[in-house]
Amino acid sequence: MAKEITSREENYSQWYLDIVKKAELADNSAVRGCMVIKPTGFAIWENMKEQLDRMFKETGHVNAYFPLFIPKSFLSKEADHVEGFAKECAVVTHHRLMNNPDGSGVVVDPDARLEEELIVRPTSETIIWNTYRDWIQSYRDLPLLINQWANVVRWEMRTRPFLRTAEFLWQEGHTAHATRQEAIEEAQQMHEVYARFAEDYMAMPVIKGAKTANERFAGAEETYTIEALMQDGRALQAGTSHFLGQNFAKAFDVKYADQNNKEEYVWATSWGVSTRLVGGLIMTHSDDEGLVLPPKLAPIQVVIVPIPKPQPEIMEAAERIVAELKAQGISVFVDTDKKKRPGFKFAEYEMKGIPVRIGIGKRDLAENKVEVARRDTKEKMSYGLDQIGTQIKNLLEEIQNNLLATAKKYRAEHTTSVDSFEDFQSVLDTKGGFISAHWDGTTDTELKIKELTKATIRCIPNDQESEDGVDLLTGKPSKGRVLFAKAY
RNA sequence: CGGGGCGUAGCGCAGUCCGGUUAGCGCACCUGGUUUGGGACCAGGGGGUCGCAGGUUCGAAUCCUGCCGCCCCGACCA
Repeated sequence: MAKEITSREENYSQWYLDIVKKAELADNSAVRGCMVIKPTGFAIWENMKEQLDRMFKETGHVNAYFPLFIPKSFLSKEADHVEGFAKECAVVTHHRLMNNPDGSGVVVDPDARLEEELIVRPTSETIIWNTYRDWIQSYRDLPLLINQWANVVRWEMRTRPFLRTAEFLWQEGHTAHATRQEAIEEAQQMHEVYARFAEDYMAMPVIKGAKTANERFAGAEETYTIEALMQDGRALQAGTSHFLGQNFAKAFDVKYADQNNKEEYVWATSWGVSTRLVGGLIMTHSDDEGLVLPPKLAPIQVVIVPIPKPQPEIMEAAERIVAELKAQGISVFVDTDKKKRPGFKFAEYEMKGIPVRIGIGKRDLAENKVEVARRDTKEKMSYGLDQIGTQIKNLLEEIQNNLLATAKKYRAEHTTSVDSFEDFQSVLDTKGGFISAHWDGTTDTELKIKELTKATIRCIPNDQESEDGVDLLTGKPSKGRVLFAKAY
C-alpha cells in the first residue's frame, strides 16, 4: 500500500499538511486563506475550549460577545495598535448587492457605499474599550473581567491550516483594573493559566517569558508569551497575555472615580489563544504514521475493533467493555464496519491519532482477554477483562504523561546555550531549536540578528538567571540570556 | 508582492510537445460473490461543462490570445 503520509524527514511541511488532511482535521475551502474545520478538528478545539473556559471562570471571568465589525475610526485611536494591524484588515465598504444590468450575476451596488467603512475585527480591543467607557464609572465597577469566544480576521499573505489562516477562532480576554499592579498580576495570572493548560492538557511543554519591545503586541506595555518547540526545531508562539497599561483607557477615555472621588484612567489587560493551538498539538506529538493526540483532548480516547469482524459474541464482549469504559468517563467508539478489514482499520486509527485501540477476537475471548495497542509507543499488550475499565484509565494517564515527558526530552535536547555568533549560526543550521544566548537589549541588534539568521528572540524567560556576558553579535555587555529560535 | 508548479470524475494522475475513433488509469463509490488476527480479491457498474472566454481549423484537452483560480517556496504575521 502506498505511503499516505510524507515523512517528516522528507518534507516537514508536507507532512503537516498530510496529517491535517488524512486525520480529517480540516480542508481547504473555496475562500483563499480560510479553512473548513472538519468535525474531528473541531472536536479537538471544543475540548480545548471546554477546559480553557472552565479555567477562565475559575479565575473569575465571565463571557460576553462584541460585534464582528469595528468602525474604522475606532482603530485609529491608538497609534501603535493601528500600525500593528492596518496592513492585514478586511474592510466592509458596501451593504448591498444588485443584479448586474448585463445579466451576468450580482455586483456591488455602487449606491450602497457605507458612510464609514467597517473593519472586520482583527482583535477587539477598540470596540471593547469603546464599550467599557460606558460600563465603568467607579472603582466599584472594577475589576471588569470579561472574555469572548469569537472569530477574527487577519488578511495574511501566506496561510497554513490552523497555524495561520485568514479567519481563525480564538478567545480574547479583556480586563479593566483600578491599579497598575493589579493589571500586571492579571496578565501574569492568565499567562500562568495558558502555560498550565498547554502542559496539563495538550502535553505540550512551554517556556514562559516576556516579549522584547520589538515582538510585543501592538499597543501593549508588556507581552507575556508561552513558547513551544515543534519537531522541526522551530518555535511556536502558543498564547500571549498583554499588560496594556493605560493606552486604551486614554485612547477611549475610560476613567473611574476612586475612593476619594478622584478621576483616574483604568489599567488594562488582554490575552488570547487560538485554533493555532491545534496546529501546535499536531506538531508536538505526531509521527510519520499520522496524528498522535493526548488522551485529555482526544475526541475519541479508545476505539474497539472487532476481529475479524463484528460477530455476536464479539460484539457482546465489546458492549461490556464499552460500559466499563464509560463508567470511567472514557470516550469510546466501536467500529462495526463489516467491509473494512482489521489491518485497514488499525492503520486508519493510527493515522487519526486515537490514543488506545482495543482489538477483540475469538482467540482473545477464549482466554478472557483483549489486545490493547497504545498509539504513542505503538506497543501492544494483552489485558484481562476483569479490570479493563481501570486498566485503560491508567493507560490513558500514562500515555498523557509519556507524551509530555517525550516532548520535554525533545525540547531539552534542542535547547542550546551558545556564546559566539559562529556557534549560534551553526546550531541554527544543524539542529535548530531554542538557543539561549546573551543579547545587549537593543532592538537594533535584535533586528540585525534576525536579518542575518532568520532567528528571532522568542522571549526573555521568566526563570532567566542573572549572568554577566556579552552580546553574541555586538560584544556589548549583557546581564542574562534570552531565547532565540526560528519561529512559525 | 517576487520565484516555481499546477488546473482533465470525489481524490491522485496520464494524455498536451507532434490536433484526428467513443478522453484513459489508480484509489474511492455502487451491486454480487469469495475472503477476514496489520492497509483482501474477482466480476460487473455509475460518475467528465478537460479552469473560463475568445480565436485558428473540416476537426481542439492538445495550437494561439486574454482572463481566473489553486498549491509550494520567500518577505509580513497568532
